[in-house]
Amino acid sequence: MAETTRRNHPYSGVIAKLKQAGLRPTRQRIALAKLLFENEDRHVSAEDLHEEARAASVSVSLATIYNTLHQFSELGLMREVVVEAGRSYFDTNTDDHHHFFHEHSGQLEDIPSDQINVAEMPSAPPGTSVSRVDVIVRVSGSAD
Amino acid sequence: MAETTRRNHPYSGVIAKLKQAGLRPTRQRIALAKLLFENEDRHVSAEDLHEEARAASVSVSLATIYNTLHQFSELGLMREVVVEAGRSYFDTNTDDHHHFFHEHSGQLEDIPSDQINVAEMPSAPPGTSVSRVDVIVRVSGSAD
DNA sequence: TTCTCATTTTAGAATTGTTCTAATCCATTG
DNA sequence: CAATGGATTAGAACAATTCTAAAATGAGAA
Repeated sequence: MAETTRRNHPYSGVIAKLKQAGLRPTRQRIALAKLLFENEDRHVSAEDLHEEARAASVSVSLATIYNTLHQFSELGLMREVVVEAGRSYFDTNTDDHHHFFHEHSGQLEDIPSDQINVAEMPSAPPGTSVSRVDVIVRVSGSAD
Repeated sequence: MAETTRRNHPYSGVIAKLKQAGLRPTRQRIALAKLLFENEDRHVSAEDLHEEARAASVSVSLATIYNTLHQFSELGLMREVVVEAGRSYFDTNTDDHHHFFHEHSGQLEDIPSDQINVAEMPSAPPGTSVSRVDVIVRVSGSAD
């Protein structure tokens, strides 16, 4: 009653995905990749993912969650978003897009790239090159 | 030899500024406001300011630094900028502007508002209103 | 001035999110 | 299947920030 559900995903793309990224497809990475990539795009904190894993009876240490999230981000499988001091979110959507940040709930929401447009980009300071542009539109509930 | 230097600033604008903001002009707040507002615009972390205060022989606890920085930000005297998980910067420049973030050094640099332009802002999600838009241009040193 | 009281400040403990460490585990290769 | 180097782990360590309860102080009243 615990092993039978495993058989469904014959060999989901995640293993291939991990291999392509140059990561050894370990039990933990496979499980996390499934949680992250076989559902809708979303924004998770390390704690969120840890909890999701527990809920799915996948035993993974928090250290591994952090390692994995960082590896996935460095390899371009996902993207780290910083909105609040003291908490990182990881976004499974790697398309070019920006975010709404709901100040009261702490939630992040994607802004599709065609709904926002940064014009007149300044040139990067001498000796540097732009690695990314983040736009965060902070919104507060009208009832605040 | 410790009290004589006090006499210089006859009654700098900071006291008025504090009163206008509805804050009692205490010794600590006056000292911090002077450090923050009587110099060029800049970006400080709580630790930075704590250190600056010590260097100026102003004794202020770290808790007060945090209280003050948050109060000043809430009252619009300065602005909190979050770029890295785990560290907050406070910007004494409250004009409408955005930032370069130097990934290698952790330094923030202002982008004057006329050098960048966010066009086609999306409308805020129902029931919310935009409280601020932050644009962070992350740059890395070319020698990385 | 002195008294009073709400506001501030404070030291240090506590919390939070994240990283480190050293031991153990396991995926891959031969 | 054994060897080996990368991966995972529990728990300690860490850094930034917040909390707590007590002591200090500013502002107004008397």
